[in-house]
Amino acid sequence: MVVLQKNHDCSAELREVSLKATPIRIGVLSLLEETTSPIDIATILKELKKKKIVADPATVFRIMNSFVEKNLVREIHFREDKTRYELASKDDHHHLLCQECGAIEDISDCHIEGLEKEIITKKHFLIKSHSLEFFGICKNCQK
Amino acid sequence: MVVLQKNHDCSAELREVSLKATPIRIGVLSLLEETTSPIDIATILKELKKKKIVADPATVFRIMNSFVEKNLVREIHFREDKTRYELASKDDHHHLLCQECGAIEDISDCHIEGLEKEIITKKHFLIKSHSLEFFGICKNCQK
DNA sequence: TAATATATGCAAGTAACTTGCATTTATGGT
DNA sequence: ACCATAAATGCAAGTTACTTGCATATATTA
Repeated sequence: MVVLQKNHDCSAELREVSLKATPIRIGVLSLLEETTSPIDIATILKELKKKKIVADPATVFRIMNSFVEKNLVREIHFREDKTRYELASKDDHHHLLCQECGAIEDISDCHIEGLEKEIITKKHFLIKSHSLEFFGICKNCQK
Repeated sequence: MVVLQKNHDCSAELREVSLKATPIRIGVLSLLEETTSPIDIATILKELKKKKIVADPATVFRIMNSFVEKNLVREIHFREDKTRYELASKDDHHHLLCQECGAIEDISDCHIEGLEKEIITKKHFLIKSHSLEFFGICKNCQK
């Protein structure tokens, strides 16, 4: 009898980019799939522990670096001293960061294609990626 | 005879925000006025030394924090582990960061007002500030 | 010019991240 | 199913950016 494995997709996804499908990597990748807002390494370690996956911080740092290199995830830098990560497969979208409660909301369809074209033609700069983040006060915290 | 002091403006600017006009602060502020692209603390320290101003890193960190608090400068976070600073008096503008040579070019007139309005009405998020950075290859490095 | 609030330097501390090396493990070939 | 091997992991030590506490020094104000 064949048992459908949880995270089967993750393993396949990992092998596709020639990374070994280890428990920690599968755990990180499926965690990112479950998570809506970009998370940092400390949070990743905590969430893994909840799933009974214990990992060394250094290992997760290395994993995240390899994921970035393989374009599985992208780095997000808010005005913090730590890096956050989210799945690169998510559409081009950006974030609203509440400076009061720390909530992170997504926004999509940022219409900066016009600006990008302008940059390409005027500055002859080849754009590989961009980051657009908004800082302010969320709906809840305005009350 | 009255000798016109260099950096007289900087001193005034500092007192306006009730910060004492010390040599290091004046040095940092006038350095930022001379500099076109956002700079980090290590660079600030080097440049100050050229001007015969020796300062402790901790002091400059504290100075930068107070400048940010007083809205004299703003923080810029590229995909680095360090913070850069630029004068807040500079117009709303953004940066093109070359991933090859590290050159930083400014762009102005980013037309994201439309997007901002959309965020305010749809998400009821009160925008205080935003950051928009482009990463890619500059004109020179494309050759 | 003296009083005082504030700035600075120094040293120690913290947090995020990296690196070297010995051990373990996933995987491809048999 | 097993073995060989390249790659992944854990641990410890190191690095870098940044912070903090405290004693000393200095800019401002009266």
